Amino acid sequence: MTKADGAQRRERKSDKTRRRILDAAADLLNRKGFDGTRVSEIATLAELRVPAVYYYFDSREAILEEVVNIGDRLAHDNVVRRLNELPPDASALDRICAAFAAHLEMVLTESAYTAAAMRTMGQLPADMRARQLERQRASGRMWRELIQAGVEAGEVDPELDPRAARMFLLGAVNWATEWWNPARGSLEEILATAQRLVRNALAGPLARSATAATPRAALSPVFIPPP
Amino acid sequence: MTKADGAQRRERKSDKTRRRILDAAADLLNRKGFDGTRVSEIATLAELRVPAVYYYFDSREAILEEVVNIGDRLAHDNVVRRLNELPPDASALDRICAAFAAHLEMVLTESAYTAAAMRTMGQLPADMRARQLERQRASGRMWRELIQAGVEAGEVDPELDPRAARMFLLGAVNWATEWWNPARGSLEEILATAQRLVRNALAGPLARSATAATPRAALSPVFIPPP
DNA sequence: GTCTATAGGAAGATAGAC
DNA sequence: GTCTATCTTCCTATAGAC
Repeated sequence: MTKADGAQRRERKSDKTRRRILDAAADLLNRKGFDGTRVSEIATLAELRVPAVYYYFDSREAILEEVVNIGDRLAHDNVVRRLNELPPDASALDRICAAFAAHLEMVLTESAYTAAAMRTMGQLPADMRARQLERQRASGRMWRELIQAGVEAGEVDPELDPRAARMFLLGAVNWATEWWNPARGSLEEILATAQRLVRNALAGPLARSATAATPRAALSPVFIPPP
Repeated sequence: MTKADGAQRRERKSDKTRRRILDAAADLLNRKGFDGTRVSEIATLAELRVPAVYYYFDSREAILEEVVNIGDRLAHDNVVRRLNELPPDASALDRICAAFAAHLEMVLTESAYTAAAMRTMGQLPADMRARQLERQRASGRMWRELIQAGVEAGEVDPELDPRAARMFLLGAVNWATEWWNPARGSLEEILATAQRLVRNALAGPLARSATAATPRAALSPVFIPPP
């Protein structure tokens, strides 16, 4: 076992506690919003008293900012990873659909952190919001370029405003936490619907051939978590 | 001037103050969320002291519930009104697009109340949320029937799950307050993009003829407020 | 109808024992 | 590392004068 392995695999008890606090905060951010998330509730959920929380974090805002930060990064990294998994001959539209599906998946099941980051965006205090926008620069560029590639390839309806279309579709997936219920349909189903909807929305009347609207098997929406 | 006119036109001073309080609360709900909206801030925005607010409302929650209630009703009524304005030969897809555009318009400009109602949905306390769901029943049915009519008319991609598609698209328009900036594009532009996107998304590969994806002039996205 | 003053409680944060 | 006890601030809501 390498030293790096030891440091990463076996989380110290201290790291575990810290993580429980962040998990609790992410959960509460989703249910109560930014201002509704209380340190006392975080402590209760993490099975601690309030002062123990302040041993790990300087302030309430520091906890919440770290949650948002992690959530944004998880979403970005997952989208990048899924894009890299695509076969080299994937079309521009294939890449766009895979990106939205990867983002949606993170929001819905893999990460309460990502859902929290998306849902509290508009509620952050000014300074936190500014830092978040700064961090999100790379993601913003990535999404812009994905859509732009589709336009240049002639696969995206040229009558659509690219920015508005991108934001509408991101909104559609970010909002999904409000209504998605795993009991009413599997993750695979919802991801398939999302991909179909995104493909239709962006291709528009260009999607004349039957194959253009049907993703290939290689673009499976199923998420395979890393070991 | 009819007596009804007199009652509606000339709002009593008392009604005006009450309205200022609700306006302030709607604005704050959008910016701060449910838990972040303070009575003291409502009072300041309404140019009052806190006790004056409690002269008009029994509690903080009573103010916020009325805002949400009004917001939901405004959205519903506006969608119904716009549907009634459509020419009788409008297609099922025309009706769906007009409905989403009417909802988006309310969310973006005509009503801070509607935006507040949509954005705070997930943050309401259990009892308020239950009452809101009860009130939203009629709206839910209306949206379901709109999409269903499209499916039955063969104008909606049959491979889409109707419920998921409806919720994704409502999410897309509800989320628009997070990013839409009037300085970057007019209301007419954003409504046109939304209609195009909704039409594409739902029609999918069925939208093979050029006309199918181009709304007619009769379906102007411009909102004309009542006198 | 609107105000000043204030009760009563809950929240964020810290001191200091263990 | 985690706790009990406590400080300070801010919030909702009310009492009562004008």
